[in-house]
Amino acid sequence: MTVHPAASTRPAASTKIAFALQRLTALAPLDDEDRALLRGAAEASHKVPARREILAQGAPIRQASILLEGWAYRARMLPDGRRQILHFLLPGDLVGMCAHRNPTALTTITALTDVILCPAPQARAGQAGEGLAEAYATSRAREEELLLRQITRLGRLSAYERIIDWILETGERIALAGSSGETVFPLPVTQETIADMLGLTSVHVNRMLQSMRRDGLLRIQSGMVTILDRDRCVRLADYSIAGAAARR
Amino acid sequence: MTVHPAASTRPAASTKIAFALQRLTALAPLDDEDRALLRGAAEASHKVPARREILAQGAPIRQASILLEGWAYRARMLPDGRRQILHFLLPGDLVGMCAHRNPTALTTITALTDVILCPAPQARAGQAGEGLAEAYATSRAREEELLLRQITRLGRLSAYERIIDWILETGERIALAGSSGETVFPLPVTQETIADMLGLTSVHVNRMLQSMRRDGLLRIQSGMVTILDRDRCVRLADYSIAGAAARR
DNA sequence: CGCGTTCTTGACTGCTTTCAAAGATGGTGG
DNA sequence: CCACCATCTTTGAAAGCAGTCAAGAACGCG
Repeated sequence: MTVHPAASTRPAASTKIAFALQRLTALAPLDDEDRALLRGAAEASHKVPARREILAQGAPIRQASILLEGWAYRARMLPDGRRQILHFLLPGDLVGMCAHRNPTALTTITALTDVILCPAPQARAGQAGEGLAEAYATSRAREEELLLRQITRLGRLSAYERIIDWILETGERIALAGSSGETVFPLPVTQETIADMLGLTSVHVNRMLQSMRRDGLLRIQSGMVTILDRDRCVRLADYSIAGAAARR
Repeated sequence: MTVHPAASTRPAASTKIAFALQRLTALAPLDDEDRALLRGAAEASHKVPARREILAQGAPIRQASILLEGWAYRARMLPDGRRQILHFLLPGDLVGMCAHRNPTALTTITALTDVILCPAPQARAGQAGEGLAEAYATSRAREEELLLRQITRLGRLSAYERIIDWILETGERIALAGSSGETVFPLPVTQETIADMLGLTSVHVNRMLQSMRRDGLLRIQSGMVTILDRDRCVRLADYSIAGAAARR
């Protein structure tokens, strides 16, 4: 199962970076040098099959990577088996980008679908790849924003609100990479995965999704989300976790 | 109300950095130069009274600061009044440390007690203050770890577990700055603040705290925590959110 | 000593989980 | 092309954890 079958039918390695490139370009302007660096790195890309760990908690981080294709998730396990997904990684996201020495992975990252990774080109301000360096920095800030939003979601939203808020957020993130629109997009996750992301049980996720379909808000079937009434969704959930300050 | 009355009775500005210095030293070795930079910065320290905003969401970040004394919290508000505290800031923590351009505060930071801040000395690898630079980087990593742990706490722990886990975490953080032990330490927060941190209501926090006292686990009275049975607390909650991987 | 905030308590509601089992779905091999 | 299997989704009933509302007690501050 490939998430982006359209891409996998194209032969050249260079096409594989399209989504990641668009995503990174959205974070910071990239010049030809930046793009060349990326294309070079993409030559060394490798594949990780679904369900396999990309990075194990506690393992030393050798080389930061860029996710070119597919979905992954970052999660923490409790000893009794409970699992909490911290956030999802989409094409263009960075894996194991870490500023300080002795970098050790704080959490496990696992491939959700088949995934293609490439090494993240070295880039520092003032040197080659300046645009990339800025994109990396912005990417980290976005990731922090995701974490903050996730905390607010889990701490203060109801199950219904959590799901809607998360779906909207995910749609926006996917649209940013250009692989699909934000009204209809792929969501290669089971209801149990959604539950582990949103601090719920799969049974309850199932019931909420049914309500949403009944309420004409959105529909999830065979790995595809269709947002039916975006305005109402935003009103219900975007409940402004992020938007509140921006709007006033 | 001052959190650390012992320190406030001492006259010299230099003594005020004691806790922050110990905290930063725990993160990375600091040489004389690093210490001198800090002492210099501490001369320019300023005070923020309890309840006042230190940094407003959306505001540009001009100058990163170090929290020298007192407690603060980082929070996000929903338009309907719900509030989620993301994490607390203790002496030695950094405020507004941000790597990318056009830095804008993602969240509001508010003084919980009277607080003393000083500008964070500029420091980069390879220049003066190399130790500080590393301490900053480690500090950011610790902050990320706090956020990840908070997500797991909110998503997968029961109210009872959340409180214990958070108390243990906070005790460890305070002990790191050396201002008190991790069995008995100040906790200058109301039960409502705890509720906003842990995604609960103040009523329920109250009931859980009573259970814990009855169960002989810990006691909170007049702003002081006393952990009565650390082992059992760890077993119940540390439930290894962080510790799981470390222990095996 | 008086007042506002914080803490406690009780009764009741309801969201979410739990447990269990019956459908659906999709991929695989015969 | 169909039977079969594993996984995922759906459903129901019952229990429980946490929230809500409201009011009284305690605390701390001026």
